Amino acid sequence: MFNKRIKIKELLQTEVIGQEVTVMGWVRTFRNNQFIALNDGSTNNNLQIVVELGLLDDDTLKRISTGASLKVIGHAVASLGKGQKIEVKAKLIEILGDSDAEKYPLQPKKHSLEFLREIAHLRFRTNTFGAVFRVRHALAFAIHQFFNQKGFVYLHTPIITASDAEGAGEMFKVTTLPIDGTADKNEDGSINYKEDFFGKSTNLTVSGQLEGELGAMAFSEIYTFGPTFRAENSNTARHLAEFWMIEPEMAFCDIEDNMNLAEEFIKYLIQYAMDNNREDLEFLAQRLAEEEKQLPQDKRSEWGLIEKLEFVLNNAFERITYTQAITILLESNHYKKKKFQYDVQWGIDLQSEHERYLVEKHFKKPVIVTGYPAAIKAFYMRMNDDGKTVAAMDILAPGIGEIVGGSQREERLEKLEQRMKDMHIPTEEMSWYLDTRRFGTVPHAGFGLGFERMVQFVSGMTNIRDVIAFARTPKNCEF
RNA sequence: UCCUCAGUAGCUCAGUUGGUUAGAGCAUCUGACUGUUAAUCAGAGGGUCACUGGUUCAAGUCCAGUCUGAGGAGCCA
Repeated sequence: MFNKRIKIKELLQTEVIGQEVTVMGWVRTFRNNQFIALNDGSTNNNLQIVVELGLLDDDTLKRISTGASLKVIGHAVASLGKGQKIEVKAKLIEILGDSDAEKYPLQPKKHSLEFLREIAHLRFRTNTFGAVFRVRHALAFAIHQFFNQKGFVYLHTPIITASDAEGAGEMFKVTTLPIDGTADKNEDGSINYKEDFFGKSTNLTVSGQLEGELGAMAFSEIYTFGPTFRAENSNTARHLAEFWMIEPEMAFCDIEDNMNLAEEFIKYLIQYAMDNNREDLEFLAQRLAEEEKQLPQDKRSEWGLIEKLEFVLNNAFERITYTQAITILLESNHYKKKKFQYDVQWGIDLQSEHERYLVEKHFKKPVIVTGYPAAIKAFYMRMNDDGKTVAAMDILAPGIGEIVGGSQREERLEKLEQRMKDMHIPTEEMSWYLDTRRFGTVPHAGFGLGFERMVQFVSGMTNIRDVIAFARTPKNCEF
């Protein structure tokens, strides 16, 4: 009867002293042939199991090694030791699964994140990854709760798409055709996709936005939350080939409403984690502080993780236009001393160094930048009255960079068609998209939030590969 | 994809100007110890020096290429 067990989190929280309990979990350490630190993943805190002399024979004692799984029946008692309030005095210990200590890669010692990445199938059993993935779960749950409370419809947009017009990046091809060069070809030498599974060229989605807009034109407000794929050869601590994205899309909504929602959303997620994952966040804060001790003074952050999150919760995001951002950069001492690697002038796409200066040096808080030049933004963004800028907005977060990208969409058919023509996007194939503007078009807006970047921001993990269970990055697809 | 740095025991690292049998801490194993907190103490085992080729009497050490990882850049979320 496995369902009679009590989870360690519950046992440590509730007053069950004196009661007989059944617990199950994995051995973290076994000290003095007497004290087992048992963890079942419900909390970072271990339960201390006390094994009295003579309870087990020598053979069984030897099998209680790091990583082994146990079933323990015993009485919950107040602990005589200092590290914990409650412990379990074992009456029966059953070894559910042995773990050869010589071969088990997780040792009771500190491991580097790089090493743990290589054994990602076991790293959930560490304190750090236990905390990270409980926080990730909480954020995912909070996302649905936030939108559900607001009456948004959760729309599942397709993973496989034939649309190649998003322009959001390189795509992974989806095909059942042979890849050894024997696939049927057209007269011009190109591959004949009429013979392919879908009868046309298909890819993994790079964004659910265009389909999301279709939903918003009926439900008023929808959101998507699903995997997204980019075949970019990006080798950085903040890019993945497979990542999860949240994309709300709202009808009857302008850029101002869009910004308000995004800010409220981010704060809601942070607050949810603060309320529900306090212990995990405190552990992660401590871990981060220890890691930063190794860094030179100027690379350390001014605040701890908890203080950073509290500050974001308690302060309005700074809102500036692109034009104002350029002015701030041009007037900065940093610019005058020629410390920027890339030159600053109106019309450029802001470089990482520029974004970091604005967020980390100038404002020292999340910044929303709006009104980017039309030339550097996507075709669907709404043209402003000046004819030069579009109603785009990016939210830049300290330490992460761009965490949200969004815009008010161009709802005026003629302007949208003109823009597509200018940017050489075929309007015939996108007819389904343009139908939303033909039949009852309304002002609407939306944004995309990279889920892993949000988890990074809340957990303080510096490498995005450490906030997704099994990272897919260039030259890496294990597990 | 570009720039920089790195790859030595299970893990984290040291290894001098190229020169005898490649070291340490932790982990593991053996023993001791019954109120320990990543326990402690004593002892033991453990190496394709990333791979391929080259220079040399001699390569962990020098050179070239390849692979992998990290940091930064670009692209973006």
